[in-house]
Amino acid sequence: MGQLKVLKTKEQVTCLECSARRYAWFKPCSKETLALHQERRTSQSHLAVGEYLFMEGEKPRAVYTLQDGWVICFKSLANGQRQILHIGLAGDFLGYRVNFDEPIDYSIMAITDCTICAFSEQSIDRLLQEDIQLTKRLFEIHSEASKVCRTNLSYVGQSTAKLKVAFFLNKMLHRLKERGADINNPVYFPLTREEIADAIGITSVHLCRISVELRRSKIVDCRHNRLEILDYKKLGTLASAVF
Amino acid sequence: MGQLKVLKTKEQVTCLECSARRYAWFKPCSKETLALHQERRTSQSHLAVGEYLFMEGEKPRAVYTLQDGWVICFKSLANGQRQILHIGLAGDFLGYRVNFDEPIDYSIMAITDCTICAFSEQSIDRLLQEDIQLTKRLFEIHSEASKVCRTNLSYVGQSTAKLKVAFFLNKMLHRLKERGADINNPVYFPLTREEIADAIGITSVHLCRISVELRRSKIVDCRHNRLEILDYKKLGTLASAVF
DNA sequence: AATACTCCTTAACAAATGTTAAAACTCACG
DNA sequence: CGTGAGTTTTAACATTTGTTAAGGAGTATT
Repeated sequence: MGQLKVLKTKEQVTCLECSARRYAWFKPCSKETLALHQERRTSQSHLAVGEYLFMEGEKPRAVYTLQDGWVICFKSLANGQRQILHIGLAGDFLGYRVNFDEPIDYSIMAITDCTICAFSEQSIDRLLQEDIQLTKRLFEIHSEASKVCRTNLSYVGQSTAKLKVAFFLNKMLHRLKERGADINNPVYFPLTREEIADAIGITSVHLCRISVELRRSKIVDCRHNRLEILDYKKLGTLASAVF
Repeated sequence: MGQLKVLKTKEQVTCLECSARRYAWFKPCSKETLALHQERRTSQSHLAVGEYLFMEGEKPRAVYTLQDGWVICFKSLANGQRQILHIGLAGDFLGYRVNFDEPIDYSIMAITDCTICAFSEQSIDRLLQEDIQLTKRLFEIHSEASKVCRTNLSYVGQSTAKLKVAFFLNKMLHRLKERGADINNPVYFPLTREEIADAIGITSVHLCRISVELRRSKIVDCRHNRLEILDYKKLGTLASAVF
């Protein structure tokens, strides 16, 4: 777990034909912008499980689109704990910040094999100058991410372990559904107990207790890289006890 | 607690002469921008303790600068809890979002009497068109706020009550220091146990235990609207056990 | 099918945090 | 300077969550 970043170039796919386009951040972009975007693309590469896209404190001079795979964005604390801030799914825009001279405040690691497109600092700057709509779109993405972070802070700070799990899984399910997953059947779900626990601020052992409870009460079954809803309504009720 | 918003107009002060300018978000703005900013200002008003600037779910058609006083920004949960997201101090930029058509996802309430400047949606839009630097500045502010939110999520999710308190108070002290407070003496600190507890995700009774402990071990003394550091170094050590 | 590896589960116990209620304290106001 | 409202503290107890360690189940590899 946790090698240095290794980006190997892969066969190229156009942005227009990108498998992630229909749910990606650049979905609303015009064909013209898309063409520009593609022209500016620095590389399209591969990241294996456990490899880092970048680490907290680095100054990656690029931003990324996750074309395929799962990543975790997380902060490491001085006490050895980590807080997972975001589960990156296909189509997510990763690593953007206003000031590239400042070190980034979180790390990104692949938890499955990933295909990632990179855009250099310069190419993004030019892109933004050429398309004012894109600036707005970027601001929107940033704004949406802030909102999600506020929501996460709220439920992590103010609810019980059981509600945290329900809310987290429910949110993940909706994100997967948006990406075309069939929620009525078991879906691929490569998060371990450890990772879910670190995302919601409990220990993996305690998460395990709750997972078993949720399974036994026939609400969700989540283990071994798969997630299955057993009672969509009950899960929703639990999740909406938070918001 | 918690009346409807009441904005009463007050004697006007120019942005250039604003008491909050030296630590406000618009500090780095040029005189020209400042003049524009001031020209666009919709109103300068007063908010009494317990009054709301806006409530979650509303669509306030303005953004605000807190000239003087303290506010809390918070989300209310379905289970009756609230998560305080941010303690607003003089100079803070409040309520900004990209899309004014969407309801806002948190509330702002005054916890002391406040003086607040409002800028209408239209005036902000025009301002941004007229000064591209301001757009960048706004993006920076937004970006900084996201970063703070990530930090908050991390320590709320991953540390013990004692470390949370130390980290929170330490952070507040630094913010007050930036605003000219003399940290070597007791400073005005109008947060109640309830409010601090809701900011760091513990109960007020438990917070009380820890406050007493921190006072007895001569680290900080925080109660009755005042905050006094007893041992700056020890507080720093505790706080840096988090990051 | 045996092996090794990782991940998940269980259990017993410890520690941290929440709950409730009452008492003590502080401060503003009359 | 006494009163009362709001805030802080204390205490006893309940509950949730963390810790440690061991065993079980799943998965990939031989």
